[in-house]
Amino acid sequence: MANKLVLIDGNSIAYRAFFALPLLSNEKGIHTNAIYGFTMILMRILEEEQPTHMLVAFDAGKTTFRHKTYGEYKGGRQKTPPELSEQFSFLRELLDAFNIKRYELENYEADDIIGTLARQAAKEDFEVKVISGDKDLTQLATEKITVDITKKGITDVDSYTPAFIEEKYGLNVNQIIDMKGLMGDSSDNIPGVPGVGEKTAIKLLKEFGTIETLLESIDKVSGKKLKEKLEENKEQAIMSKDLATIMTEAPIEVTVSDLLYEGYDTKNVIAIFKELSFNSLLDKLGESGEDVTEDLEEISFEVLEEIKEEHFANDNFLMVEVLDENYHKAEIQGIALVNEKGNYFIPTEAALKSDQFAAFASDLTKKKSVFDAKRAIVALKWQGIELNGIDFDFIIASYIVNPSETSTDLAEIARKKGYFQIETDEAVYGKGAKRSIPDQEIVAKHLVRKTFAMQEMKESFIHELKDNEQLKLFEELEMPLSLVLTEMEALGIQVDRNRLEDMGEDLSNKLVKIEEKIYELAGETFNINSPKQLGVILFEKLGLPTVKKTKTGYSTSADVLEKLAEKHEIIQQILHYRQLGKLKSTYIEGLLKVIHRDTNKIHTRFNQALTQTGRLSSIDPNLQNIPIRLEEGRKIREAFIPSKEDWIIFAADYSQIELRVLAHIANDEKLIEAFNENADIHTKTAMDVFHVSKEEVTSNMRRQAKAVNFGIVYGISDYGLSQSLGITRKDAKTFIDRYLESFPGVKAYMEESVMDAKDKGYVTTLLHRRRYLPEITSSNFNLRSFAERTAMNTPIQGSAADIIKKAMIDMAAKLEEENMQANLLLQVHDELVFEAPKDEIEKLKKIVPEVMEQAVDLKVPLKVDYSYGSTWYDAK
DNA sequence: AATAGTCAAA
DNA sequence: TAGCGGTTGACTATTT
Repeated sequence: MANKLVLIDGNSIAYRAFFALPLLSNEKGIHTNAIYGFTMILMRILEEEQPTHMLVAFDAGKTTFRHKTYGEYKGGRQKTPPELSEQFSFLRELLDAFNIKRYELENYEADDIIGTLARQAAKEDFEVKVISGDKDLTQLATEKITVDITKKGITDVDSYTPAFIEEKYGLNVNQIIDMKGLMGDSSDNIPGVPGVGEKTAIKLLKEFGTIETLLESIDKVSGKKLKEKLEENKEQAIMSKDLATIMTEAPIEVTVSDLLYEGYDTKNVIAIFKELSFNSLLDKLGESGEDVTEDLEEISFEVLEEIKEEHFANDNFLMVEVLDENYHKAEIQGIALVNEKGNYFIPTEAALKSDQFAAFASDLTKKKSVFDAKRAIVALKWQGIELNGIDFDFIIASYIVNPSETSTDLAEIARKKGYFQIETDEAVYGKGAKRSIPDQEIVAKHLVRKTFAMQEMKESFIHELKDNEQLKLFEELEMPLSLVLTEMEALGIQVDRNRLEDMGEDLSNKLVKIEEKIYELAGETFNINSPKQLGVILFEKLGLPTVKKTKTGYSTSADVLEKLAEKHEIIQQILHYRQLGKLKSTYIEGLLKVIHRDTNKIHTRFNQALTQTGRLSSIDPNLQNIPIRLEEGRKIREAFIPSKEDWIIFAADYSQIELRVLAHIANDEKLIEAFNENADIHTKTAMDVFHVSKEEVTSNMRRQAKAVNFGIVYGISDYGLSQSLGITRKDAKTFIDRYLESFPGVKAYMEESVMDAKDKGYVTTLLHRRRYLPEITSSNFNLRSFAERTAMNTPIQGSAADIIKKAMIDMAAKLEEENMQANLLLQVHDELVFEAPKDEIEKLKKIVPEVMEQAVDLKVPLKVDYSYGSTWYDAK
């Protein structure tokens, strides 16, 4: 079969695709329309042309040899839109995935590369196809070379052959450059001869052949004006022709034979399609993308029954496999180690009894990269092995680069990075009831694969962190924090089991009484906890008016019931029943269930890679939502006690940290002033919004101002504010507008933040945390509005999260430095909870506020309040 | 096993 | 013109 070379003008096709398609974007907010269009064209060509050789040529740099001839060449061109520029790096990745060669050459344009290669290939008897959106390329057409120029859309092309050109213009191919020289080209800023367009150019060339012969016999040109113009612009015409002429002898370093195209690797293509969210193209590949792991390459490894120093290196990739979601006191399935010495699987028993392994694990100078550092450290800690020297956690790196990546499976993260030699844990171990531990050999293979994948991905993550200016955030904030959190989780918090049980007993008695009362009022017994049954009783049997409906029936939520409280005695009882029921099931029984048998401690886990704002979350149990607002619930905190006698619980919280952060990043004079004066911020807000003096602020004004401030912190809408204040949406909107008029700096910040998100696709916090907001350009009002509020809110909440994280690290260091016994136990978003011996109280009173307030330096002071007592309840 | 409704916290 | 209207985790009931 004859050789066939396809040459694509990369920049030109990308431009065409970009302008032909609406702005699409993937979940990271990277625009993808140009890449998408390019891919469609690419796939069509591969199918229709079946090329044996292929190349995509790109323009390199800003200037070319043509600029020497004519400084204004391509002058006045609109800057490439940033939405397009950002797509080029992905385009290159895409071509690599397709195994298609790409090439660019300093000083030359894509045209010249294509021209040179096209001529070479034609000489070697190739059939050549050129694809571009730029008609200049048509000058290359010969019997061997066909030039496809895209028409309006992206799928339609005109195929320029010598015959087609003859028919279209009545000129031969060689005259294309003469035509261009006469006409000029506004897009390349080639001047040509003023007043000469396509029609005149063709007419002249038909008569005279070339520009040169035309200029020699200008006398014969008919038309006085035209003659004058030609006379005046002789040199310009020659130069224009020169500029338009494609260089077919560019000093390229590739030869036609280098361009061999042997098809693409579906796996790689699927990977990049997934990264770009090209779901329809994935379908086209005939792959749902699910079963791409069928034929994994074997990775050789050694099973180490005996571990020796020769197996350890200075840089290691380590996987401590713990299948139990809750890694406290959980079983370890095995350990994999990958480093320059080799790939190893270490059976758990072998590792646990090995002094050598323990020495390696605890050695700070033996650096380890892991997936889920807290899991590895805590699991080993429960087995008596100290794990130190972890300086890279992929779960955190992935989260920092993009917090919307919340996958806890290494395979999923690897696949997003285009690495496929790995299976998901679910595929290997099964899920739910079907979860089982396969033979050690299978576990070993899987672990080594996962560990090997880490090694393959590390560079790429570091590169990405650097590009995002997030390396510091990763190395100096999140990685050290994970170690602080590990200590907190492993230490746990002491709980007074008897206190909880007594409270539970008390609640049970109360609940029985309320239950009886409810049944009496309802005239029958039913399950009060069933919204469905309760709905029937309230809205059908008792005929109360329905306020709100849910998907499945009547809403019985607290805000609905509160509106009905006047109408029937039963409502109060139900609300009270709910309140106590919540305490009993979630807090009494829930907490009792997770108390560690032997120590009476609770070990929560902090999820460090989940929230979109950078906050932590707490699970199993959630210790960040222990009741406080209502006294009955607050009592639960009496059960949280110090772990030693004569110790106390010490709690410190930031006062108004989010609003202080707002004052700082918005640089709002009035807000800054309020905080510098240490004013009551809600009262101050009320004064400014209602234009009254401090004395004139009523409690209602302050309440409303507080609600607005709350809204700012949590990014609620006018609807949200109207709900919390019980006013109309319109009034709420007016209220917000007045707030923004009162704080012009805040208003400007809000607007800039949204603009910024639209412009860059993401927002950032004080310490460079990112959140991508692709939906900010959505035409869907809801999605867009949410993204806009998020753009305003995330830098505030996220920066506050950054600050307390920094404070935690500083605090841990300070306690160590001061040789104190106090322990950090919990973080509750703006609050740190410690336990400490009584005789450290005075010192804590000094250093805790000091460290927390100095965590970062803002334009306003940070303020920390603290308290302590014999239980968490008493630390108020 | 998954989903819906509810409610606790910052 | 509405649209839908902060997050996270855990519980119970209910459906699949």
